[in-house]
Amino acid sequence: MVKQDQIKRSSCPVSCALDILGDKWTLLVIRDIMFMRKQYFGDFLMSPEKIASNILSDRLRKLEESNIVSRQRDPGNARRVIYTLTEKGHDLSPAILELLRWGSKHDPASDAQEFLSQYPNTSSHN
Amino acid sequence: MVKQDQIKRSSCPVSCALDILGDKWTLLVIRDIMFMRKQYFGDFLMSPEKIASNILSDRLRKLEESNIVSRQRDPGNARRVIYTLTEKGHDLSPAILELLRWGSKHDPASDAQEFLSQYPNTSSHN
DNA sequence: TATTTTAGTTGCACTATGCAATTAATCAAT
DNA sequence: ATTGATTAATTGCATAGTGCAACTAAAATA
Repeated sequence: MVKQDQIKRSSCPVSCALDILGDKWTLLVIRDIMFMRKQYFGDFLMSPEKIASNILSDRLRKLEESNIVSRQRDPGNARRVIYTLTEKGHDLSPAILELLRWGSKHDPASDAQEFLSQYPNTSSHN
Repeated sequence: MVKQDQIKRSSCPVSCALDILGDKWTLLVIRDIMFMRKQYFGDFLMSPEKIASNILSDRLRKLEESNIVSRQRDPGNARRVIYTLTEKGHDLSPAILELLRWGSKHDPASDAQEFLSQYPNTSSHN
């Protein structure tokens, strides 16, 4: 298990947000649930960034602890765990959309068109 | 020197943004320049989160390489280096403000009032 | 010339990440 | 009931990143 750092560096809300979200993977997991409609462990593993399963397991656990993601067994298949966003998690959509806008605008190697075309549906998330 | 990871994990604009911004310190440095009007190495060291000088040095170098921050010698004092935001850097203000809003709303230990009261002036940054 | 300021760098211990292999529980087919 | 596949992880280990304290080098100041 990856050690938890649950210390708050300061009272700044930006710093508090980054204490939870500030790494290369956490917001991608949230993106997958939010825009790609992914909800199973195996779905996240298949994303193009290729997260390692131990890192994914750690991030899902931390996100659950932070009340951003909620976890429940699939009623129809007890092997599966369904990960969904809480209201706190859904409320990250403006921030993620701003990162998407910024990345599209300033990173010539990013391909928003290609990526957005994979989005199943975003209408109920804004 | 901290090794560079200049590999792009995918063409997703969110992933591209996080390749540059996805850690606990980078966006705080940008916050300091953007809202706290900090521009000297020593100023960043004094922020309440207490960044280590080697990490700060590394992040400023990467931000310069990414064309988010620009670096120039102070004409009136050759010991000082002035760090400022490029247009690409300034364009992160909506994303940072969204993180601020989210942190304020959902993290009871964050204190936006206290923090915002330290902001010298934000009017020319939006 | 000596001291202080400023922006770093260095060395080292600690922590996080990436990868491959493995595990445990459940399901589906025989 | 037994076997094999699926799913969600965990484990071990090598590599990479971070945090801390001490140190350095250039420029300004007394």
